Amino acid sequence: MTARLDQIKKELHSQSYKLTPQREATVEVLLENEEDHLSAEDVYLLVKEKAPEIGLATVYRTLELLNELEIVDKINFGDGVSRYDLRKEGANHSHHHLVCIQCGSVSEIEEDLLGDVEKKIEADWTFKIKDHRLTFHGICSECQAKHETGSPLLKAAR
Amino acid sequence: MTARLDQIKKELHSQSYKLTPQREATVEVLLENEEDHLSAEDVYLLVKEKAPEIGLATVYRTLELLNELEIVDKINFGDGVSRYDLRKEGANHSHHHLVCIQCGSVSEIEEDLLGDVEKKIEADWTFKIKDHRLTFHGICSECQAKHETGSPLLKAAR
DNA sequence: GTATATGCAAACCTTTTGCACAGAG
DNA sequence: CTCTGTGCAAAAGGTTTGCATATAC
Repeated sequence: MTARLDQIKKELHSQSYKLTPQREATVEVLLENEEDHLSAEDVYLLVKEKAPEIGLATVYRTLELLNELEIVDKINFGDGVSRYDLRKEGANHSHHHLVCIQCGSVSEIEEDLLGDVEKKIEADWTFKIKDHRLTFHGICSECQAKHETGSPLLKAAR
Repeated sequence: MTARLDQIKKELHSQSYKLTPQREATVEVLLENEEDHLSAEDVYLLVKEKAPEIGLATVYRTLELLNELEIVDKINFGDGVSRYDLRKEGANHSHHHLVCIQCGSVSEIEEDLLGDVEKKIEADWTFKIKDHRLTFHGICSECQAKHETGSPLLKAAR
């Protein structure tokens, strides 16, 4: 994890961005919560524990910057908040998600399932693919087991 | 198109929703702009031409209703607005999109490309898929031809 | 006639921005 | 020392909600 942190620091440096404590704390929070899908507010609250003086605006600016550098992906599960998802080391595209419409849990799929599909699209449409977003909505195995029938709730975090 | 309109009216009726002129005008607008990806505001302006007294809140409520009935899909291309996409007659899932990061154009892919992928996921994850969202971001054929280098702009409409 | 739907305006939330000050390089 | 980055508060969207009125059935 420290290796990844150093790598990100270098990336910032190499693009002439300053390495402020706020940026460092934000990246740390993202690394410590890699499995989650934090909103800006979520990140803000977590960063505040390390750097209490930080402002929400700075968090937004930092996340925006990391998104431009393709260190995080800004994703949206349709609940009105943007969420920020750290890219896997060396990955050149966003990974996929399974969103449970009963309990709101989100699982990540690392495996790239779209290789063939992308080839077909680039050929059929003369479209040069740079990235993709793939999300499946359905019932997770836990909820299937529980036979839950509660109203669909989309909390999406975690 | 009238056939589709009637079908939607029946669907509303069968669920005991009232058939108001506002709802009818909203559905008409969606049908007349099937190729586009209208925001609530877009729909509002177009519906106003048919029913000038309509309020924006009613448009939101109607789109929300149509989304629940799975007549439209609420989609989000990451530009901060929700867009509403009419489902194809009989389709049981959202179709796919190609978003150009240069000119902002959005093309639709009718073909279902995810059949095999979904089978694999349902098997590997015991996840019961109800719907999906798939969007590719890249350079459309026109922009490739134009060799455009302008700054990326994401208008997403149309 | 009655319960649902509408219009308007205010409220809400997330995200962005302006500006004076602070601090990394 | 300079220019980028930060914090704060205000502004700016987009979307939702409360309430009195209108209307589909």
